[in-house]
Amino acid sequence: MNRCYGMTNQQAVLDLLDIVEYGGCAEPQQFFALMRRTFDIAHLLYLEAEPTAEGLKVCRLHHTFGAYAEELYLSRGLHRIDPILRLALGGVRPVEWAPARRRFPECEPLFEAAEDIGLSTEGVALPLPSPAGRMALLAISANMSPTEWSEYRRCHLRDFQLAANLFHASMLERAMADAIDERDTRLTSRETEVLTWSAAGKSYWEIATILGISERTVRFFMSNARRKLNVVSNTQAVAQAVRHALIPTI
Amino acid sequence: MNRCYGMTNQQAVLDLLDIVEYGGCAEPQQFFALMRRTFDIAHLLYLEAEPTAEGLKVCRLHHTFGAYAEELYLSRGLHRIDPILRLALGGVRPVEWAPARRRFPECEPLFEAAEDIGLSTEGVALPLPSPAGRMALLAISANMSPTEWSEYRRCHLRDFQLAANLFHASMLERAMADAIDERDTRLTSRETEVLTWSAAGKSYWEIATILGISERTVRFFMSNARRKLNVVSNTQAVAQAVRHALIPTI
DNA sequence: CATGTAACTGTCGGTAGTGACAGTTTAATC
DNA sequence: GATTAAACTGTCACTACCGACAGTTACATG
Repeated sequence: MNRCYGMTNQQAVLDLLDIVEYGGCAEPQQFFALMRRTFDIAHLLYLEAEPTAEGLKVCRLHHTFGAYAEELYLSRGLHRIDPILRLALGGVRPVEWAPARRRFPECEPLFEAAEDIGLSTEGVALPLPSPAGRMALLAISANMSPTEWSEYRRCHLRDFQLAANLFHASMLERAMADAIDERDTRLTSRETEVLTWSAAGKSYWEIATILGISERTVRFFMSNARRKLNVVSNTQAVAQAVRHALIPTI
Repeated sequence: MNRCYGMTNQQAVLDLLDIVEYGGCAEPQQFFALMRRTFDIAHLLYLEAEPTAEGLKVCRLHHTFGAYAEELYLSRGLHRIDPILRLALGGVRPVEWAPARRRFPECEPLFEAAEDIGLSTEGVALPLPSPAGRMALLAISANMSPTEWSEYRRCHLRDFQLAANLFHASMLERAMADAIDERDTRLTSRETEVLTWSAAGKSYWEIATILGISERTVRFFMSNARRKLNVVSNTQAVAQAVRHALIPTI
């Protein structure tokens, strides 16, 4: 007896994973199309977000829903309160839609609104943490009964997880390549150094001594870093730098 | 033709994933034993590390190598220079051992030393980024020929990746539970608040206005936070807080 | 040779952060 | 009712930070 409901052909799955791993699917829409062709899923959504003092800032968003659904969702600020987003972006474990919905009965109107714009009730959100402290997720939804979904998910969660990780890696690599073009906002080696030492609690005078330069020069680099990061204090600059992994992580 | 060399029984794999997902394998050695029983792999290593001003600090280390191998590896400071660690802890893509070795011919003595202490030449390191900016990896090695490994890996990378993610989630959840016990070093809600606003570039006066308290009180909370985090400046405190995810990520 | 970028420096005046002094109030727990 | 933890406040003196002033030097690239 095959315990996996409607299990997708294994060879097709391995081929998909090969394609994604070797960068053959760097375009989000191309990746989404391949996923929908290979698996029995309805919609995908990739979201990259960044924490700010004001709340969650959406950095990157790709999905297979219509432009109308996106407009509705974002314009109502639903991304600021959606409990599935909060769970997925704050953890590392896959988040199931249906149990999450039951856990947050106070958000029922939100879930009903989501159904109106075409989101199904069965699905899973895979957290994709980046080294930078930035977070992303890939949400996968299917038009299945709870029983069907449960079996399907059991068979293919591993495929979803690996595909999500590899696609996320492609996205990050592209973002890194894009960042190289932004000459003005890229930190120089000295700017990175002074930020690193400042994050280690050193004062201007100490950093100057460590680097063997004048205190004024340390202030100069720090001030350039502040300007490039568009922040107002060293503290904010360091917070930004740590979050964006602009200062060495290893 | 089955293109997967020595493919492991699918049912056993799904059972393993179920066990790991539902927390039945929170003990590292238990998880490692189950992985070795299910897959045709030789050794596993789980490493959680934290970036510091001085370099990479190993926070958590579990593996199936002997105590002698660990002592040799750590005492020589190999974890500070191992290119596989650097690649895995700095990225999100699985790192293959053999290609990494070819990419870093200057590290050949290191790889030879690793072979001496029982590490095989075929394997993969799966990066496991945490929301905190802390990083972890699960390394899996097998005693196979390059061809065998290539086929085996193709079939089971998805299983390794999902198992690694779920095990990592268990580790993080346990670490979080442990942290709750450390009463003295836990930040209070006000301390967290002032750190958050400071990370957003606000001055004492601004934070006082935002929170509706006196400037002196903001200084009081900030000073308590500095003492608890064992740092000397607000900047260092914020860097620490961002790295340890002590201030809200969402 | 011109252009641009990064690294580097000095001084001044104002604002922000930091440590040490010495407290009060509120709420929960034993 | 005593104890503890957290939230809260005032003042003083010192140090650190930050913006704006106005530069020099070294090196690569067109």
